[in-house]
Amino acid sequence: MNKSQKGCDLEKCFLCSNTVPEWREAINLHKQNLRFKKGEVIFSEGQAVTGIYFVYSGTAKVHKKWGNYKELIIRFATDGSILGHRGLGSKMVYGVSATAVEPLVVCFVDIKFFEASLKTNNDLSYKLMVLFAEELDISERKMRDLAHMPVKGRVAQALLSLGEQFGLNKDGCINLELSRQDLAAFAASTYETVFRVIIELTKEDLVTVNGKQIRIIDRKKLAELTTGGF
Amino acid sequence: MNKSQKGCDLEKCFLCSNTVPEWREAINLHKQNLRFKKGEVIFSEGQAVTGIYFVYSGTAKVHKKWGNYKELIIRFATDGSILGHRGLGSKMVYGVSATAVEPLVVCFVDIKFFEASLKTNNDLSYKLMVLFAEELDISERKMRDLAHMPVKGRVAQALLSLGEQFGLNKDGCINLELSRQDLAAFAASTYETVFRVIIELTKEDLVTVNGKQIRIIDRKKLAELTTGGF
DNA sequence: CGCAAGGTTGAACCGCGTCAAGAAGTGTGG
DNA sequence: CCACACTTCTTGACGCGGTTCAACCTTGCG
Repeated sequence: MNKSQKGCDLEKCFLCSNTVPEWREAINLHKQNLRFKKGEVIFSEGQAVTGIYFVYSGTAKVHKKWGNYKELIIRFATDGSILGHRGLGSKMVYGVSATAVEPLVVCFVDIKFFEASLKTNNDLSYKLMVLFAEELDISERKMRDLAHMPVKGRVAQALLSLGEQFGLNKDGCINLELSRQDLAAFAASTYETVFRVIIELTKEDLVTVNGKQIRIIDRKKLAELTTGGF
Repeated sequence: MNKSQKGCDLEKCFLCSNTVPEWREAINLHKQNLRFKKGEVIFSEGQAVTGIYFVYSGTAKVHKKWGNYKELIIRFATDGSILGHRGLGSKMVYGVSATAVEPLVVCFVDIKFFEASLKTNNDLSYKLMVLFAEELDISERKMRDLAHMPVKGRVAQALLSLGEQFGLNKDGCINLELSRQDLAAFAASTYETVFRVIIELTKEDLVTVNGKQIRIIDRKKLAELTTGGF
C-alpha cells in the first residue's frame, strides 16, 4: 500500500461528478490516496469502519467468507465505484472484505467526515440512497438466482455480468484477468464444477477459452440459461 | 383492498418519527390508507412503480419468483417497515412482489411526491440511505448463506430471524402464523425438505412443534448451525 | 533442474429436490 | 350430521447435480 496525494480524479466517481462544488473542495482536503497491489486487502470483514473508499482505477473484489476455505464474491468494484459504504449502518463494522484483483488506486475518505457531509449535503445522500436502491435490486436478484438457478446458469450469469461491467477487449474477451478460483467464488460454486461447466459451454459454442481469457460468443443463448423459463 | 383515510399512525415508521414536522404534515396530505386481506397482493414484480408503502400494521412477505412454481421470500415487512422503496432506482419497476400474510394496513405515498420529498428533505434521504445500508448488509449475508450453508442451517437461521422479528407469544412460539410453504420459500428450500429438517430439529430438542406453531427451545444450538465453524 | 502453484480429469459420495401415494385435516353442500 | 372434494401433511423411494477427494499433468519461476 502506497500513499500519494495526487493523481486522483474524483470526477470519475458519480457521487462526486454532479454534486455541489463545496463537497468536491471539502473532500479534496480530507481525502487520502492509497495504492494497493494485486492481492492486497483494502479492508476485512469484521474490522471497525474507518472510512469509505472511492475507486479511481483498478479492480477490487468485494467478498464474504464462510468457514475457513469458502468465500463468495459479492461484486467487483471498478473506476467510479465505492467501497466500504456499508459502514454507514448502525453497527460500524465492515460486513464484507475488499481485495484488489488488479492494481488499485483509491481515495480514502474518513467516515466521520463522510457522515457529516451526508448529513448536510442532500444531493449526496440522495444519490447514495439511489445507488443503494440499485444495489439492493441486484442483490435480491442474485439471492433468487443462488436459491433456484443451477450452476450452469450462474456461471453464464457471472460471465455476462463480467462482460457488461468490464467490457470486451479487441479479441472479444472479457476485459479482466480473473483466476478460475475467483470466477468460481463469483458464481458461488467450486473450482472443478466451474471448470467443467465452461467446457460444456465451449462445446455448445457459447464461449471460447484461451488461457485465462474467456470470450463470449453467443450472448443470447447464455442469457437463456439465466431464465427460469417463464 | 379497502381504502380509508384515518387510523394510520405514521409515528410508527422510523422514517417519519424523527424527521422534520413539515414532512409529516405534507405526507398526511398525500397519503392514502389501504387495507389488504391475507393473501392479497400489494404489488407485483415487473409492475411499474406507482408509490411507496409504509406498513402500519400486519405482515407482508416480500418475494421474488423463479419460473412458474418457485419463489424465494426475501424478507417480511411488519409495523414500521417500508415496502416498494426499491422503486427509487433508475428503472421504475418493482423488482419484487409483496403479498399480505396477515391482514395488512399500509399508507400509500405517491412516488413522485416521495421523490420530491427526498430531494428536499435531507434528514429523510439520509435515514433512507442508512436503512438501505443495513438492508444491504443483511442481503449480502443471506447471499453467502444461500451459497454455502446447508438447508438445516438455513432453516435454523430462518426460525431465529423470525423469532427475532416477530417475537414469541406466551407459549414461547414464534408470533407469526406462517404456512410451511412460506417457511420453505423463506429458507430457500422445499416443503418436504423443510418438513424433514424440522423433525430433525425436534428430535435434537432445538424446537418443538404443535400445529403450525413452532417454539424455539435452544436458541444457542440453533445459532451454532448457522456458522461455518470459524 | 526441481519445486510450487495452478490446471485437468475421473470417481465416489451424498444432500436435497422430485415424485408419488396415502393420511389427516378442512370446508361445503345436501 | 354425513358425504364428498380438496387442500395440507407425512413418509418413502429415487436419482440428479454438484461437491469433494485424489491423482496426474502442465506451466512458470528461482
